[in-house]
Amino acid sequence: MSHSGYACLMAMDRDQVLRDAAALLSRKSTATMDEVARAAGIGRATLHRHFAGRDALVRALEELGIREFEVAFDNARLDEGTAVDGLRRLVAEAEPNAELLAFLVTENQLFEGDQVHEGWARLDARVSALFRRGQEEGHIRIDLSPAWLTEALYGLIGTCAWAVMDGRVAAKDFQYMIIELLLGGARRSVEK
Amino acid sequence: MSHSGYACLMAMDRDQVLRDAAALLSRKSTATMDEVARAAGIGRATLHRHFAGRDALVRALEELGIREFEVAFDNARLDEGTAVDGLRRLVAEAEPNAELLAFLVTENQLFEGDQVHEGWARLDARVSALFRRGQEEGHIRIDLSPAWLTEALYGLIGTCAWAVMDGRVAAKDFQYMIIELLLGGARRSVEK
DNA sequence: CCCGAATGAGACATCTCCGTCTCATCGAAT
DNA sequence: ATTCGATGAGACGGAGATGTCTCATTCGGG
Repeated sequence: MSHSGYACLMAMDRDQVLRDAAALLSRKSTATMDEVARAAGIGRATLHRHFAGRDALVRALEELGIREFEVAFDNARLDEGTAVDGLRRLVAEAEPNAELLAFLVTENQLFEGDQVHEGWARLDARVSALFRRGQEEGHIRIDLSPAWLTEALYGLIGTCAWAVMDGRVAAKDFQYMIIELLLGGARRSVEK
Repeated sequence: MSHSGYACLMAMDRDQVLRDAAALLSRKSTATMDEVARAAGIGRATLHRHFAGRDALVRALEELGIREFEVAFDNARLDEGTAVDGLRRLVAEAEPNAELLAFLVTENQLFEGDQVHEGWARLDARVSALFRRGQEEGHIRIDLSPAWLTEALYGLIGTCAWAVMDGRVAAKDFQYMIIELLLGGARRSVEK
């Protein structure tokens, strides 16, 4: 039977369509379904066969994003080593889905009547816990709240993803630019 | 004659409408013209009397944003003192228009056929020059490109504006959170 | 007190986009 | 070569947003 092989191929295509859609929608949120389809290299009809409508597409983007980032978090093994090491691994794992994250962060439709999406809240909690652990270990400043550091991490990942898309930052520097700025800051060490 | 006084009042109303529109559109870019009008506390007809259409509204947002930030840059006196001091003043001056900046950064319609808006490019150049000067003075790390630092500054301002809107960060901490993270980073100094 | 400008609310036609449909074509498995 | 499923292109009606209009009301100046 060719069922399983087919389903897998479809799933990969589906995810790739979603990634292309995220890359476009994160920069032009008013893009037409036709534009989304073109950006993904498929026809509008095929796009509609995969996702019932625009709402369903956004829902699917949310679900894929949350799923991918939960996997990324697991792969980053945030509990091993120091929080700083975990953060480095997290950024590395997040890189392939950075455009997806950029879309999710800017698209506030994750909120359904002032209520945050459950999976998103779970991710927030994990990142916050990571920063809090870093503070308790003495490696992270305590005058910057975990909530802010979490938002800043998301923001910097999205910003850097856009900068790479626009050619302002080299793709190979993605992790370095984010981690070095987030951890070390722009100021040059005085004692140097 | 009541002409001049009237024009001034209108201009203030107009700018306030634009600010409200930016705050809404930066979080819900698909918002209806009616929603924009409600968010600004005016009727849809009045909104249309000020701005011919949605495109005109976005154009006006661009122009206001660029104008406000050029004023902010002037007020920040970027040439006086060290680049770091100039950066501090810049963030302080930018705070009142942070939501506007958040809209402009995420809304990529500043690009008209792969060509960046002229005024925006000018602002970019000023920020980049500021960071470059900081590097030459020895106060800013040279392994982080001015282009990336510029984007990161915009990104952090927008992110922090959203965090304040969502109640994740206290409004009074706005400048501190941005400046401290951007300059010093999250890592706690080792020699402490 | 009166007058004029600006506003808000609503009606209306128009237009764009959406969702669904059909049909011809393509590719892969048999 | 044949068949079956998926795809792309295009047509179609419908829904929602847009842009324009009118009209009653309000507000401020004369």
